[in-house]
Amino acid sequence: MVRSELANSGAAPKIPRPATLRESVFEAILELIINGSLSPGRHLAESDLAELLGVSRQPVREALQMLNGEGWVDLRPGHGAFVHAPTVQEADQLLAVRSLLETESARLAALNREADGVARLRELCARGLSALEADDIETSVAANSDLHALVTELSGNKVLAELASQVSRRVRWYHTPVARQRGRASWEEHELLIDAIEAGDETRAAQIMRDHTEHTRSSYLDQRTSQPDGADEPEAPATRRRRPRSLSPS
Amino acid sequence: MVRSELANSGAAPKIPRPATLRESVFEAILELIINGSLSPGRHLAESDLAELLGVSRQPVREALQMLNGEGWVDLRPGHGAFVHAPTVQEADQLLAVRSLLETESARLAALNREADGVARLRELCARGLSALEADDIETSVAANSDLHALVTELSGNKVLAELASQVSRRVRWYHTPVARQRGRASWEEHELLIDAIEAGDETRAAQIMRDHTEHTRSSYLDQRTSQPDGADEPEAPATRRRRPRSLSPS
DNA sequence: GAACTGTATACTGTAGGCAGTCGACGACAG
DNA sequence: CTGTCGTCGACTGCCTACAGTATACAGTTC
Repeated sequence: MVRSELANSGAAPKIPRPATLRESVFEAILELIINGSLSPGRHLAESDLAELLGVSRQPVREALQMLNGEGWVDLRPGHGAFVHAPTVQEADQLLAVRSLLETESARLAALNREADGVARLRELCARGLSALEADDIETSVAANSDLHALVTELSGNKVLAELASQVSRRVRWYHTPVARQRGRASWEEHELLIDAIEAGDETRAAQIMRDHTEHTRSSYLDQRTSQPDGADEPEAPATRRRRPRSLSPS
Repeated sequence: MVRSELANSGAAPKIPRPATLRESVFEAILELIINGSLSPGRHLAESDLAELLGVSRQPVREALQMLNGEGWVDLRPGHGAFVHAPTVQEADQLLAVRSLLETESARLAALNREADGVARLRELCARGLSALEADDIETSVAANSDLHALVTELSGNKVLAELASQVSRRVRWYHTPVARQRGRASWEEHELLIDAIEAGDETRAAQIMRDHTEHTRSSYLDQRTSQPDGADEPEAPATRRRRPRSLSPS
C-alpha cells in the first residue's frame, strides 16, 4: 500500500545511480586535456592515470576509449593513448562541418517553428547579452553554446543534433576565443536568427546561421595564420614514452 | 649503414600489426547485428558473447563500447548492453543526415575536381553497371557503397568523410534493399553525378546527389509505411535478462 | 662518434576473480 | 488466484595478474 502510493505520487524521485568510475575518469581526463595539463600529442599511460586518479587501470582504459570516440584521444594498438593533436586544417574542417550541420539545423528549426523553443532561445539570448554587459565572459560563452545546442535540438532531427553535439564538443577550444572577441556582434546575429526562426523563414535562418558560423571559421583561421607559433607543425608520430629508468618513484 | 639504407628504400613493406581482439570482436558482433542474428532490443551479456567468440570478457566489453560509440548498441550502467532498436523516425533522420553530408561532399568534390578521383569514380560505376547486368546484386551493392564513400573522400574534408562514413554505416541496413530495387536508375544517376563532378559544376553535383539520396529516403519510407509489421512499435525498455533458472547449459 | 646488439623493465592487451546489483522464481499469506 | 517477500545466481563494474611488445640504456664494434 505504502509502496504503491509512493510509486504513484511522483513525489519521491528515484535514487540516482552513482556515476560509474569510467564516467568520472572520462570527465577528469577531459578536464585535464581542456585545461592544457595534458598537452596535445602527449602519451597517456593507463597506469599513470590510474595512479593519479586512485582507481585501477580498467576504468581508465574504458574512459580513454570513450575519449577516443569523441576525438579527444587517439588510441594506437600496442602504443597506447595520446592526446589528440589537432592541425589547423582539421580545425578548419571541423568548423566547416559544424557550419553545415548548424545551418541545416537552423533551417529545420525555422520549418518546425516551435513557439516554446523560440521562447527558450530568446531567454538564452537575453542571458548572454546581460552577461556580456556585466563582463561575465564565462556565462556569455556558456549561453552561446547552449543557444547553438538548442537550435540543433529544435531541428527535430535527433541524429543531426547528436552529430552537431559531437562536432561542437570538439571545436569548443577553437571557437571560444573567437566568440570572446566578437562579443556583441555575435549576439546581434543570434537575435536575427531567432527572428527568422520565429517567422518560419527557413532560407533566411539558414543564411544567417551559415554566415554566423562561417565567420567563426574565418576568424579562427585569421587568428591562426597571424600567429604562427609552430604548435601545428607536422610532428613526428608520437610514441609511447617509457618512464626513464633513472626516475625514482616520487 | 645497413639500417639507414633499409629505412630509406621503401621497398620492404612493414609487417602489419595483427588486429586486436577487441577489433575482431567488434566486427563479429557488428556482423551478427547486421545480419539479424542479434535482433534490435536484445540484451547482450558480455559473458555469453565471450563464450560464443572464444575470448575473455575484456575485449567483448571494449568492443561493446565501440559499438555503443557508433550507435549500434546502447549501454546502460548496471543493466548492460542492448542492441540498438531504431525506429522508423530514426531511420528517416539518419537518411536525411546522410543526404545532407553526401550532398555537401558531392559539392566539394566538384569544387576540387580531382582527375584521378573522377577516373576512380568512373571505374566503380562501370563495375556496378556490369555487375547489375550480370545479375550480381552483391557486387553491385558493394560498388554502390564504394562509390558513395569515394565521393565523400573526394570532398577533401576528412572530418566530413568520417561523419559520412559513420552515418553510412548505420543506414546500411535501410538503404540496401532500396538500392536493389532501383537498379539501373541508380547507376544512371551516378553517371550524371560523375559528369557534374568532372565538369566542376558544384551546384549540379549537389542537386543530383540530393535528389539521389532523397529518393532513397522516400523509397525507404514508402516501404516501411506500406508494410506495417509492428516491428517499430514503441516497446517497454528492455532489461537485462537473467538466463532462466531451468535453462540447462547446452 | 655512429651504429648495432643485448638486457631490463615499463607498458599494453587480455584473462580470470571478486563484490555488489538485478531479475527470475519459489514460498507463503490473504 | 493474486500480491508480496526472500532467495539464488546471472550479470556488471572493477580489480589483479600474466604474457608479449615497445622503449631506454649500457656495452661493444667499427
